[in-house]
Amino acid sequence: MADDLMQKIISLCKRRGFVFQSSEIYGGLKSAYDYGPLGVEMKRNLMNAWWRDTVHSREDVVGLDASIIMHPKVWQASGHLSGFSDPLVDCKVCKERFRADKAPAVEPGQEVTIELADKGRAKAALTYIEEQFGVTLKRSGRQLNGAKAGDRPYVCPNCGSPFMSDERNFNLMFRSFYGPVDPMGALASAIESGEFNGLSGADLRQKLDGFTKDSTVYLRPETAQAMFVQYANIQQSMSLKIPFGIAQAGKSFRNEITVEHFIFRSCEFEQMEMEFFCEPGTEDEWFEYWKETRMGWWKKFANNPENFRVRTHEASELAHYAKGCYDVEYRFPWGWDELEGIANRTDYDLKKHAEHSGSKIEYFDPVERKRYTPYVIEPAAGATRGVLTYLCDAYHEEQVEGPKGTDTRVVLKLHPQLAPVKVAVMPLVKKNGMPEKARALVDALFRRGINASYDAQNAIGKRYRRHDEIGTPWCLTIDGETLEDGTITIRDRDTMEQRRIPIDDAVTEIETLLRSE
RNA sequence: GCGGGAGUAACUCAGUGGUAGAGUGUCAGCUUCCCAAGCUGAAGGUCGCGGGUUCAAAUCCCGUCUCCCGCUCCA
Repeated sequence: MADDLMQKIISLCKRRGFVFQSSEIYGGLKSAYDYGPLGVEMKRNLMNAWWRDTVHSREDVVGLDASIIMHPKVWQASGHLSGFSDPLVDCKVCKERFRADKAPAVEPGQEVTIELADKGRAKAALTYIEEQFGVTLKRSGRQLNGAKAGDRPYVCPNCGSPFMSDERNFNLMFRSFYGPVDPMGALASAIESGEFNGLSGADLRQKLDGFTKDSTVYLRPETAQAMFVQYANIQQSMSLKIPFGIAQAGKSFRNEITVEHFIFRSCEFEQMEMEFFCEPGTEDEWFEYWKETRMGWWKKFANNPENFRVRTHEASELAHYAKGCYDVEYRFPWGWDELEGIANRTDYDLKKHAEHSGSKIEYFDPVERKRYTPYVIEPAAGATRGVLTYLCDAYHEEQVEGPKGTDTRVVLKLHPQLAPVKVAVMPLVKKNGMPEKARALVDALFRRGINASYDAQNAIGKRYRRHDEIGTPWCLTIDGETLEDGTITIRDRDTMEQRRIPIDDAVTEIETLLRSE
């Protein structure tokens, strides 16, 4: 059933215009998705709600919309260039891929034992090693003895084998070249003129880097850094007093080793981040405050708040910049997984940028007459993950009795603030001036900024079901009585109940409902 | 990256070497006064992509891309 749920959501997303695979007619691009007409509405609704609640409804947070491409030194200072670039190695015996710096250490030449999962694999490995490396080992059960460690000071963490591929650097940041001159031109000339003759290994690598390093730029792997880099400009231009926050929402890019779960982990994704600057010594209370605030925010739109929880990070899982971290997790169909991280980043980032840029990044408290580097609490949420979360939370099936027997009704119980279409207006039948009245009502709703939809296709029952499936909270129907007494019906998505209201009150009624939810 | 599964109409899927199908959906018209309605008609398919075998390939073989599940990895 749980596996089923993702299939159903993915299918509904495509069928109804929420999410399509990117470049589908060309075979699709891995991990890239497009938000269709309903998906873009839902994602914007979510991000607008975040902006409204994080920036517009408080005095102590301001916004920023920074460039996605920043000075490359930003990523050097933040630690992303080194920290996001790990030497990975593949074991040729058991196919394990691992980080060289985390593998078990051995002395060169030391005798090692290789242990496979079972006897069959051990036999196959024995033959493979003999054929590929010309080394004959002794097998005993699922163990192979007699292998010696090579030049590298580690073995495979899975099977203990010293037979592995070269170390390969995996840079998790997207790299590009700034400027219209393609560095490949100069590189090609250099190769033709023999500049690379005789070079190999690290020397070759360094020489190659020399041709691209002046124009190399990166797509940001997180939106956070711009808020540290622009901290001083923002604090001064807005005369902000600590504590205060800077918020930003937008795209980030990471070459994830593994992408998975539809839009959950993709290389291009959207974040909603806020950096809250506070006085050292007060960070713990703000850490708790933002944990509570953010958790409450997620639950506000949820049908099943019990599927949201906070998990405290163990010291061993903390990122290099963090002193503490809470994850807001949601129970996805595949299990609990991260939706937002609330981190205590200390003064790490500001100090690093001060150090690398040479500019002073501090705060002067005019009352206390003291100067310090602020501490930072960072609630960093996944906007695209939020979309998936609320799709999962809202998806609901129920059995209903109809004229042709039992039928399954699919309802997206989206919070009205998140629903792509707020209200559908429909003539019960296409005659007696009903379509005209319905269209006039849609116009009246449009004029108040409410995303309404006119629908006269098929029978009334199908229209209701269609709007249930895309999460439209209310349907307004013009019928015979409307022509006599000026009332229409308003139908509730979740209960399917209907009541009559005057058509002249319809717009105000919807506005009231949208505000009260 | 490894292992497993899958890719045929917008969706769900049938089709094991011989003329590409069903249900749902979509569109048009008629009908219909409230919950998958009825009737009539219509549109829609490079069978993921590329190559091979064959008189003949959705079907067999090879490669490749994409998605899903598990592991691994990752903030």
